[in-house]
Amino acid sequence: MLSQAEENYLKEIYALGEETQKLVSTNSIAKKMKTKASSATDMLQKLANKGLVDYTKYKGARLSKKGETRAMVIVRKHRLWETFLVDKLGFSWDEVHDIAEQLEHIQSKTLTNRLDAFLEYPSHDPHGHPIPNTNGKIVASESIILAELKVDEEGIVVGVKDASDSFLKYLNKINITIGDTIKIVEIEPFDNSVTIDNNTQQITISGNVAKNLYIKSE
Amino acid sequence: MLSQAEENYLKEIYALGEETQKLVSTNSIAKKMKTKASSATDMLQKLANKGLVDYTKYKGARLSKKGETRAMVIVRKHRLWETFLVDKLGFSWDEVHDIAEQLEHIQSKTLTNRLDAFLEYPSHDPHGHPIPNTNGKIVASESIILAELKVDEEGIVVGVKDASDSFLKYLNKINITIGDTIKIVEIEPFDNSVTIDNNTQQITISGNVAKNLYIKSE
DNA sequence: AAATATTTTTAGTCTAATCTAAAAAATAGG
DNA sequence: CCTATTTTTTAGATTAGACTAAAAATATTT
Ligand SMILES: [Mn+2]
Ligand SMILES: [Mn+2]
Ligand SMILES: [Mn+2]
Ligand SMILES: [Mn+2]
Repeated sequence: MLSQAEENYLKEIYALGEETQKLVSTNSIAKKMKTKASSATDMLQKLANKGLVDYTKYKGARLSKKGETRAMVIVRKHRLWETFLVDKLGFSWDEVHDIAEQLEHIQSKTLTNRLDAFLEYPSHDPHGHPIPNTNGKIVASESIILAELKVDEEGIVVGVKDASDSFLKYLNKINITIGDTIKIVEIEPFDNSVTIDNNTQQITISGNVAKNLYIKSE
Repeated sequence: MLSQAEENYLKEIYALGEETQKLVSTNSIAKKMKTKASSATDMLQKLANKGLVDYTKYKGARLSKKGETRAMVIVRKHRLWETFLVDKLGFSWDEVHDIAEQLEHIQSKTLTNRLDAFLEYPSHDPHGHPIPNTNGKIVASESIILAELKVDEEGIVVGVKDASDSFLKYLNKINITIGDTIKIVEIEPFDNSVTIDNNTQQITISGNVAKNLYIKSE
């Protein structure tokens, strides 16, 4: 059995690996975990000893097959619980992360699968992130980021890349949410800001925001 | 914030205190927690330092007002989650304890209260144990134990005192569950075993079993 | 390619929670 | 009421996970 600390590391190493596709650095892990680099090194050595990460001193780490399997279980639980909190208990998408951060460590396969059934096998969590199935498989989604759309193109918001509190609260403020249909009105080449129209309003968002919205083009 | 270990100790000290009404011994705590007496002593000292228990060396401990408040929150969460697992996810009453043992440590007042609302403010958990309200208050129930009934008296099973796996599984086997109406057919003075009739069957249970069933007499 | 800066690892310390072994206090039985 | 037994506490060790400071490796600049 893995400790909560080990599980949290595995999950973040997974997330960082997905983002960059290459070896994950000690520093990036430390930053994500809000610990010091020396602590991250300690943990990498431990996880390497347990065969959960492939790790070369000074070079970086990636999840082993075994580690990825474990990570996917945690991601699955995290996203199922987030879905539960929003769909059944009426939380909003910017309130659920910290609670799911705890709930993801509950150990009971049966519980996870019954929760899945209770939620009617959701494919995505409240942030539009795919929920791995019992076997840890994720159904590949064909979404792109909003920043890739051209003027006059249209698409539906299907998720956020950054699910941080501040970003979600910002989206709440400017009234953009999953399911919105968005049309590109103008792209400012100077700073890559994008003016969009979501039927009820026309607003301009920064290039950074445009890079953190997943869109399904029609 | 309390650690999971501290929370578990508080909860068990509460439970032992309820049973016996007097000071709780180091040994009894150690036994409940499945640790050694020396570990229990360490924890008692720590909890005493934090003002959560009143503890006198070699004499025993009881929860302070502050400690009881904390304990009640944990008991409330434990019982709400058990109710969730049975009512919403279809677990049976003998499967939920270990999972609730983990879920009771999730920190979020909002979550607890929304769960309570989602379950429609249950007054008792699947074992018939009262669920403390937001203020940690328990509504006193006027149930008695089956062993106190006399021949020909009748009552409804409203809960179990012992909620251990083995006892619950035994009750499943002999087909007794909460809500059953039971009539005392005979009491054997030699060993206090009791023959009961629950409408569908007539069976004899040991005195020990009779002491672990809560009954509401009509 | 040397010097400087950054990243990563190691060495050593700390705290929480556990354990074993031994000492101290309380209790029970003759 | 004294001795034997049981209970409880203390002392000292261990493990996980964090930290700081210093050393070692790697990367970046002149
Ligand atoms: Mn977590
Ligand atoms: Mn999410
Ligand atoms: Mn617990
Ligand atoms: Mn219960």
